[in-house]
Amino acid sequence: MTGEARARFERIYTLLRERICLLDYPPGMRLREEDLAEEFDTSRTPIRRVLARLEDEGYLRSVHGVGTIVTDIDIASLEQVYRLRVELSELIGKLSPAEPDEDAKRAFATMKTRCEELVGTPSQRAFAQLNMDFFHLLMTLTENEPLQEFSERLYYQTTRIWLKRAAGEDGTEETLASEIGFFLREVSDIAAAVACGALESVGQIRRAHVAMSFARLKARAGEEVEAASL
Amino acid sequence: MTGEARARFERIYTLLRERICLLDYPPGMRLREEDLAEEFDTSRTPIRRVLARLEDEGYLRSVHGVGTIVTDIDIASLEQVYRLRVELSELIGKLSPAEPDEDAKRAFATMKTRCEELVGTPSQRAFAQLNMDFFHLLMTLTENEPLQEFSERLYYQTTRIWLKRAAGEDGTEETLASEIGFFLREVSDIAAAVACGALESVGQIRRAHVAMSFARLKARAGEEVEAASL
DNA sequence: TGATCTTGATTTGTACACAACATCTTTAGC
DNA sequence: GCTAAAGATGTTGTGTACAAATCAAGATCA
Repeated sequence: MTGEARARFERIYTLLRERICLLDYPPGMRLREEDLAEEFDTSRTPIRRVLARLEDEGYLRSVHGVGTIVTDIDIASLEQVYRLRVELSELIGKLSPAEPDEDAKRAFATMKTRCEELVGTPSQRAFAQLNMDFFHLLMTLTENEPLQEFSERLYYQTTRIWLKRAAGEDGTEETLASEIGFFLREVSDIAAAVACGALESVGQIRRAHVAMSFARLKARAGEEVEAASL
Repeated sequence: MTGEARARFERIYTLLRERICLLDYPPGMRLREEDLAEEFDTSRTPIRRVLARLEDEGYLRSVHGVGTIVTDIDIASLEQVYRLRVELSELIGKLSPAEPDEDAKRAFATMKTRCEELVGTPSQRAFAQLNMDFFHLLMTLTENEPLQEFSERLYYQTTRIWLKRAAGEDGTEETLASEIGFFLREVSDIAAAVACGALESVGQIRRAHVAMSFARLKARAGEEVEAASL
């Protein structure tokens, strides 16, 4: 696969992954190859190439005669993913850190501004988008490509579930506002560390926040279980 | 993909990856979809599904109108892969370590025996196979599936190149014997650590040996450059 | 002779028809 | 009325013909 075909593949792949991770395609949803083929004005063949990759990466599950279903993950396997994500987070500052230039520093400052605005007008979708943009900005701080690739996998796998629960149906507004608050602190701390070029600190701050974010998730899950057993 | 189709996919995928990593398919070699289809008694379609995954994982590169080529990797990108591999190696003992039972301990002892036998009758292929088997045995020491998956990716990507250079055309016998010696020490140390249930130590020993193995690789590469510039 | 174009062979990429499989609906039998 | 078998419908998996692209060899012309 090369040239034009590759470009189209990347385009569709990125878009579908984003839809899955922003929960436009919620867990359990059934996708139809033919519908996607029509949407992207092609045949099933290139679509299947994309779906195959999304299946290999664990976002989808194709079942013969039934359909292609968006996966969910239980809290147990999520914990494994999170543990590894915590460890990899710290490596951003240790493996081939890329000294940020003035543009990069400005980008982090902009992130902080966007985040402050979000506190005033909370929105689940805007939060999800900002969170994702911030992740990609963070990834520019390392030049280690395998680390980037694996971090991306872990990020997308955890985030979609985290979004579902952190800003899901139950404690919606309260929880969302609280999580945006935590996120603002993370962005502020990291922007400050970037501003003075302390990349190792960036990794440690990120690690701490990823770990805390999972701890809050587990705590809320525990509350729900308690509530359900009453 | 499910059931019988899945099983065949896994079979072909595993086999082709092994061929690539044991250098039966050396870097630069061109594979033909139709030949593979014939070998596995099927059509191009299921073969393409396998090749697509191998391409996504970086082992192959399909070029329209040319063929499907086994990739090589330069020492620069290999260094990035190795750095990350060093870090992940240590995590075996830290993330969901699986307390080894008696069978597992015996398996490590057997590895040591196989390794000692190999010292007497050195063979590049037997060494490669043993190295691979040992890796898979190590992976049983953690229950963290994402860690297993990523470690596997990094292992296969580095090992095939390492094999090529560590026991390649130039310093063949001498280098091979030397590397087998180092490997015996690693297996002995790790078997001892496993025997007393010190999984954290297993991770640290493994980390050290992976790092040293790459250091030797770089040193040899440096010598070659020197020799070539004379 | 040398450079450029043309043609043919080879190989991956795409489209589509059909097979295999799963699920829901209908109907036959009692 | 209920159960189970048969059929209809819908979806992914496979096979195959053809399109698009690359490369090499040979022809053509300066």
